[in-house]
Amino acid sequence: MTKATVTPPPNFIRDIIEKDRKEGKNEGRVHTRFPPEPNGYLHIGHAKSICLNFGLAEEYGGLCNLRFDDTNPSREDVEYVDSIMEDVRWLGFDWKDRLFYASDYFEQLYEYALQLIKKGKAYACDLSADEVREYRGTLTEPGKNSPYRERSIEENVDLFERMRKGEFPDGSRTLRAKIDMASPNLNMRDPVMYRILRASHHRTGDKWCIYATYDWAHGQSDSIEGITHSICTLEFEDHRPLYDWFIEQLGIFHSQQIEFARLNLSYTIMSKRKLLELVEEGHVGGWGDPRMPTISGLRRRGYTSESIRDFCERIGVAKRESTVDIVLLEHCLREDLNERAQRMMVVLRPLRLVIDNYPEDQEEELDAVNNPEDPSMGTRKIPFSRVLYIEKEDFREDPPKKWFRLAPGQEVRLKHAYYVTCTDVIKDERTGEVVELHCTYDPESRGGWTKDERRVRGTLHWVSSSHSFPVEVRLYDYLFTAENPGETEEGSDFKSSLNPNSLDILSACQAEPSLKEAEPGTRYQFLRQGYFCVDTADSVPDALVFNRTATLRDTWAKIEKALKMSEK
RNA sequence: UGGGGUGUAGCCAAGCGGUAAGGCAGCGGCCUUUGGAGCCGCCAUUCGGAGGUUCGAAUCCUCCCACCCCAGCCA
Repeated sequence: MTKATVTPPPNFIRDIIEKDRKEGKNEGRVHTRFPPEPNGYLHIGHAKSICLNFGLAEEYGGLCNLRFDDTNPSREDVEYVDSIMEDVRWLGFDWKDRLFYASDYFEQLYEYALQLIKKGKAYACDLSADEVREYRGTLTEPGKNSPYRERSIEENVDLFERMRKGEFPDGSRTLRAKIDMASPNLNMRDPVMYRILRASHHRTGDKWCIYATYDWAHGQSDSIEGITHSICTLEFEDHRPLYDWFIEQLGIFHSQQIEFARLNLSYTIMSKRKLLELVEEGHVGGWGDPRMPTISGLRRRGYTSESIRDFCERIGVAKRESTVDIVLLEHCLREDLNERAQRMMVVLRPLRLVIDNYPEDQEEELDAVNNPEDPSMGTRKIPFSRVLYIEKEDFREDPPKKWFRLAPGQEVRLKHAYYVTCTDVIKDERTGEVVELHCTYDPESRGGWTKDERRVRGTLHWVSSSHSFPVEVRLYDYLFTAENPGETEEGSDFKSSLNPNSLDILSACQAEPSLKEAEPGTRYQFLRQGYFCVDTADSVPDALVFNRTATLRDTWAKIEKALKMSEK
């Protein structure tokens, strides 16, 4: 059950940490943090970061903080704070008593800012947002100094204090670091440290009307918490000189910023902004829709936290931008659930099958193994009778080559039960659709074996029509049809590749009786179909709803495809 | 045309001067009361390209090419 703990694969961050420890940097401490902004739900890309930060801390006997980077109240909400904590916990990580908020440091940050002003390293600037942009210059041309750059320290202190007191309207002034308007790195061209913004903060309410920017808040927060290795994504690489500059000017504990490539997954998007758009425009049922790449979506879909952590381990950590094939995620899920999920029989698209030589009033109970991978999961009883349902797609009137399933005259095994041979096909007179099959069974084949050991290639799942009960099953497909939905042609947006068939609801499925007691969240393998879980939102005891987490690998589909190809 | 990064198989990814790990996908085969699972085998004469250094280069040097990020008072 428990996988052998293998040494995690090497990566460049581990190399850095090991070098630091060897050199005795930070007394050998490893202290990381996961710093989400509470402006959306966590997705699988965050899971990579969470596993990295908490994983590294654990591996080196260190600590990992959970810190909310809540410096922009206009986009943040406690709903997100709560969901983020729930998701990190669900993934199996524990920040213990180290829950922090950048907003915890607002006062300290303000004091730090005063220090910079007094050192002549920051100034109040009256330029408007548009003017700041103009003065910044371009990628190839240097910027020019703000006319307010040379204000006296006294004036800057006074103005900054009055900014805090709310004497100036929103956007009318900023506090800027005085660095170098000609720097080739735009982040060093007097970056804004504070903006005036009258927005109620989810934690500090209306106490503040000036808010620190990311650049000003992040590194200092890391320093305050004694973070040794501040791991973030690649787009912050050119912020690092600024990160270092602030810390060095202040002369405070120096955290080290390290950047890695964020996760991209095929057939989905990871941008919080775009995910929000899907939610707000109703393309999905919410952040936790089972088709979403969010942690809550994956959870509701039936993913296990173990499989997600395994996935994060397997994809590695590097600086190369990459898009991981989503089939690897599915593989991790299947590998986990194959060992743990109880098998059940559910017919998704029922076709009536009557066993003509089985007595009408007879029924019996057959033994079924709950999980062939794990005998300790025991067995259960399954009722059998004259009238059954099998899967529509398990019958072909004109079977192709290599067809092992049911066809006129062909014998198959009903899993755990008997061999049956198809003797007659009943069709709807008007549509020609096959509506009922007649078979005969071999009473000697009880349990699925005969003494003559004759070969029966096909094994079908089934339910007894008088014992089974109806359930709803939701089949999910990728949310997008494009492999890289984020990379769109000029003029079209990512929603143009939304998959219209990402959700298929089957409301007339028939389930074996043992499923009646299924609790929300429980995962099963429906034999020959895939992994399913009881929906946690919509399922009720008398009307069960199952989500398909993933299909089983379908070798027959490949064979049939190859057959069709060779015919052409 | 400024600065910062990155190029190893279809997709990830090790490799750190001694002759290309591993996983996923794919392809064969075995096995199978799930066309599932499992097992066995195959899958880079070559590391973005060209030169150079070296007995020896994916690893070091030079030049070139491609792609990504940066001009929010977002993070």
